[in-house]
Amino acid sequence: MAKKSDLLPGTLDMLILKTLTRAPLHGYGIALSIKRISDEVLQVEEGSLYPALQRLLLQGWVKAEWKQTETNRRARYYTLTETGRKQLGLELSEFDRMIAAITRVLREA
Amino acid sequence: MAKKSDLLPGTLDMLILKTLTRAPLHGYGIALSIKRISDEVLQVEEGSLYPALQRLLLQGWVKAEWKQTETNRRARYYTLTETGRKQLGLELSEFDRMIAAITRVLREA
DNA sequence: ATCTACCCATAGATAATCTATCTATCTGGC
DNA sequence: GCCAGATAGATAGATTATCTATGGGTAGAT
Repeated sequence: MAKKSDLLPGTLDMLILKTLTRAPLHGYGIALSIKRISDEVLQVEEGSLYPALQRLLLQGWVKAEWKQTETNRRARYYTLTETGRKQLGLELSEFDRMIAAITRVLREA
Repeated sequence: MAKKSDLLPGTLDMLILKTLTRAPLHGYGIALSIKRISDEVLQVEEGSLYPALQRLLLQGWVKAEWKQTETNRRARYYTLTETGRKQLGLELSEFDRMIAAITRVLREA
């Protein structure tokens, strides 16, 4: 059974970093944002999201801060760091390179 | 360490199936073809290639036949089956869908 | 003879994602 | 008052895919 994943593997960290360029967000908000902007195509499961955020924290690409949300809940807000921004740039250009290469193979009749 | 893979995970099977739409090829030839057409960007390691070919055989998406190469070696030639062709169609449209969705997220300033 | 390119394949490590599960609070409908 | 559903966080375990490393072997050129 062709098991379709909700994401293209290897792209989640990039998507999260990109999402955080607009504004700091908590995890749940990041998932909602990606889902909404992708027209519901990209579904970030919690079991993918939170481990990914831990990775990004460990790498120092984001930092986290506990705050109150507008709806008065406690939540952990993630902010892109300067090295995170650099990393995003690297990942974006590598992604472009890959997609261009894959497209060449797929177009070659 | 941002460990860059030689492939975008989740795309190898599709690349192999696509490569076989042109003509039956042996494993080594598939790897060379993908590498060449992608301008050396996509490097299919043997440890990725042969397990992938086993998967495709198991699924019935390709079939294999031992033959002699033009250079007089024995090699296993893989041919795309009819269900393999259908599968490729599915994977291509799913890939397009994913890329379009990711692009929306990455473009959203 | 030995080196390089050609060819197949598996084992084990690594990484990323998913499913499933758990905790907890807030809001709205009944 | 109570319950469902949305909001919010996190981890364990299974699954899958890739890479690294290794093994086997042949053909042709030097």
